[in-house]
Amino acid sequence: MKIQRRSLGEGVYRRLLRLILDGKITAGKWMREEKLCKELGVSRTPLREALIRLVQEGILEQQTHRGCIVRQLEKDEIGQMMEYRRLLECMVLREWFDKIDRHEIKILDEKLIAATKTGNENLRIAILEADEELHEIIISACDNRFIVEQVRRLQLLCRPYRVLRCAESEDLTAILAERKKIIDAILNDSVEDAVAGLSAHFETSRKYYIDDTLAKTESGISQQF
Amino acid sequence: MKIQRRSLGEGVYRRLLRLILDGKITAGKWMREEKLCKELGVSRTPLREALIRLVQEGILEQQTHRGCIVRQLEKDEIGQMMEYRRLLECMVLREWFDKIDRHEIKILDEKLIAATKTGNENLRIAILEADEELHEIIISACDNRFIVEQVRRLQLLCRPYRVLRCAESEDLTAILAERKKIIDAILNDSVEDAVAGLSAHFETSRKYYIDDTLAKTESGISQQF
DNA sequence: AAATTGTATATTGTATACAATATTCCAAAG
DNA sequence: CTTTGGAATATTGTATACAATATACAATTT
Repeated sequence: MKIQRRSLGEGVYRRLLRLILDGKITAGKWMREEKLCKELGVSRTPLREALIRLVQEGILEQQTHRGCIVRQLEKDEIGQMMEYRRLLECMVLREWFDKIDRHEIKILDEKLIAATKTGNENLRIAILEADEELHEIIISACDNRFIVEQVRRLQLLCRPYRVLRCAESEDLTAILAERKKIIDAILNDSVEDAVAGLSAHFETSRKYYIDDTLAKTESGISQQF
Repeated sequence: MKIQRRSLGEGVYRRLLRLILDGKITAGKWMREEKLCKELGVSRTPLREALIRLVQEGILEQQTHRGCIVRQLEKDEIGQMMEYRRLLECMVLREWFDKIDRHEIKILDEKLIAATKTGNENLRIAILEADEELHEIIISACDNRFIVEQVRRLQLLCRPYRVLRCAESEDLTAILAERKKIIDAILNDSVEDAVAGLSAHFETSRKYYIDDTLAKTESGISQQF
């Protein structure tokens, strides 16, 4: 006998969340209940449970008697989210600066240095990985559960709108320098330089998010990737 | 014919939220579905919709096949929330300092000055009101929807654990001085003083929240008020 | 008496039928 | 040809019946 630890609704919630965040279900699409029920093999009750959760998280928008739609974030909303992320992560960096794991940062630094010698293709991948790791190391220093959860949530919500700049631009030196500045500042125990570097990093990212989203929207290209 | 703009579930959600935040349903209580259905006059479907929303917000805790329980925030969780509030509101104060409505602050200031001449009973009420207004004026200066929502949410979640210090302490001068420091700093355009004042204000509040909650829990007194 | 097991009961989880509402589309009027 | 009205249809909202699971309690064993 299999013990059922999770309810169906919970599983459906996770599956739908993954589908939306991965861009498999794009913004603006209607979440037709019957259709999703058939696709996921459950009845409407657990499906609706999942929808309600997603509505409550602001990922879906509910209109009475019309259904749920995947929320399309407006240009200024993405900007506000990125701004919130910038302020929050800089705040964490400043407040919990002493608790940041220098050893992890050092490893990250060495990984990047090694990657610069392996050609552009590998460097691209290394930068993408390092980017996520850097944010993770910083946020891990914070021992406030609520702040950590909020930052992670914002990272998730931004994900469908993210642009992998490394995959487009040929000149990786500027991108690399941006990360290097933050890493060096932390290793040199310079709070202000680190915060300034992280802040600048977000600022350039934010422009990319917005400009790209705007371009895609205007040209009608799907946000799926 | 009445147009139904809100679903039953939404209404039930609001009613339950109010009941919990007002302390009418205290932490640790089981949300028995049948019982609540009878009390609220709805069937289980919209009731469960409301419960799911509250679970997703972290206000209730769900255990499979056992039901939902009003979440009891631990001492350190309340501390973390208060710390988060402090950091967030100070951040807003600093970042959007120029946009703070000086006129509103001036009105608030005058209201407090007037209240000091009307005896302790009125002053108590005035301070309580001024406290909420001050937080509201500061947060209103922030034009980032996500940040505003988060601050409001934290304020709500803290509410059941709040202690109305004014109602207990006889000496109002210290409490008054704490607010006055923030107000004066804003009116004098001194960012750092204002942030320091607000930060200190949160620090004293936080101690009260925690100590009182601890005391109540230890002596077994209900958190209802 | 303490521990264990089985059964009755309470409670939640899921499916489904029905009700209320929105949307579509066609016909008729202007 | 455009617009308006209203049935027909599609879709969501709600109630309820049934299934799965947890809890409580009594009977049995050691």
